[in-house]
Amino acid sequence: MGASYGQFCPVAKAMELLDERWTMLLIRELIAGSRRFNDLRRGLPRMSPTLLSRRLQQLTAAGLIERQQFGAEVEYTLTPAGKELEPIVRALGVWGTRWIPELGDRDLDPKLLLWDMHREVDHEAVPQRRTVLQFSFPAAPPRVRDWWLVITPDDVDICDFDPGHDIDVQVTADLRCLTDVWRGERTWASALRSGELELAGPEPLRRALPGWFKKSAFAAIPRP
Amino acid sequence: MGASYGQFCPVAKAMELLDERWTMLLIRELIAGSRRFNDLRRGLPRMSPTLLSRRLQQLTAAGLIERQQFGAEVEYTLTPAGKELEPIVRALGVWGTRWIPELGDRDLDPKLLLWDMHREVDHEAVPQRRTVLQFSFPAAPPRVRDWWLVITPDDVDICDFDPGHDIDVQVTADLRCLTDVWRGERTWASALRSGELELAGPEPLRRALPGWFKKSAFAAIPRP
DNA sequence: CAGTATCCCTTATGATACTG
DNA sequence: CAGTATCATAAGGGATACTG
Repeated sequence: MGASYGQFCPVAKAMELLDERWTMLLIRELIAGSRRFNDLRRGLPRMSPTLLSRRLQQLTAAGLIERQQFGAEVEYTLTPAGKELEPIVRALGVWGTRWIPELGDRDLDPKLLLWDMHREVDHEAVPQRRTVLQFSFPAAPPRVRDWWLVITPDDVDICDFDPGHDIDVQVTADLRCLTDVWRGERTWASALRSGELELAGPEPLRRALPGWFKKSAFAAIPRP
Repeated sequence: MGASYGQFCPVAKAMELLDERWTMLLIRELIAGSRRFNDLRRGLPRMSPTLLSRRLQQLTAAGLIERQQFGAEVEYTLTPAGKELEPIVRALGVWGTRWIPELGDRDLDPKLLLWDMHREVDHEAVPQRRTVLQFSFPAAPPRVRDWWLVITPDDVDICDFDPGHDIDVQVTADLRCLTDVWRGERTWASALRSGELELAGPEPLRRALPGWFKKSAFAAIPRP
């Protein structure tokens, strides 16, 4: 828990709990559906495990998070109090989309982008078999240049190594461009037209690919 | 501006700006209508002037606040971007009211309570002449024990010294009790019944006094 | 009134390595 | 997988005094 403000105002009492670094993003991850320690880490890659652990304990003590242990497995979920933060986190996302559209180079992260995208695969839209996508960011450092999504009817795996399957569509993109598409700042179509994003593979699959991901909720937000 | 999260997520971008200590409370004060440096200080008494100054500069640079100078007077107001935080601050207040109802002794502050109350005087309801209220918190330290509100048809002054006028109603209260009434945790009636709050003065004025303040928006919030 | 200038200092955080 | 342990650093913030 952060330092007290010494105020009876409910906004102050709320912020004592919520305005510490990483806290809202941790709640965002739980809202997005991550429940396991290491999944949370994947969504918060720059947060140290020590700090993640501490935040989880703080928020558990504060009654926003519940920790459940099933044998060796541990799951964190939001309590009713925590769930009531969802509209606030969403509103913060809308506000950020509207008023902080510019991203610095440091904000771009292939690992995080793929992690985000893999959560939003639309299993209704994807072919009812194994589909393998390769993503390449030619300008990125070698370590994070190539990624694979292996989509099966009820799962999605991310790999940073070639899983060895045949590739259905290869996506070659500028990282900023694909991130902007993902955030709804621009469309797949405009990215393709500009040449900053290229798809390789059978034409029907190339056409279908943008539909394999659920529409980002942020795409529909009117910009000021 | 706080440290970067290195994430393209709009929630992260928003929180880089908003999750620093005091920032949301400063925005709350601006929403509440304070525009002058020293008025902001009154609403944020534990914030050092240096830090307040820095936050104002940060938020001005970020485009949430506009600074206007009129001769020697300086006014801070919210820009459209800042105003769009109002529903979020409000939602945080609702959330805090619902899930963090308990106040520590450190959260109670007569100065802040009076400052808050003076902003919510309902000039429609108050007698159309000068009305003087005295507030006494017998258990409080001498320095903050006695307060006066001097209400005129279009102004309210707070004094921590006897302004010398005749007193219309004297309010003697336990600080926590009056704070709870103010936050909507309990009613004036129950506070009076319990004896933790007493009114002295002509009966019609004593009956009318609770109506002289606008209903706290938090009173209507359903508790979980 | 509307801020600056200092100075101290703790403590929050980052980085890394390690464990059951 | 789910965390702890350790350490060093930066810097964010508190307190107080002062200024145009």
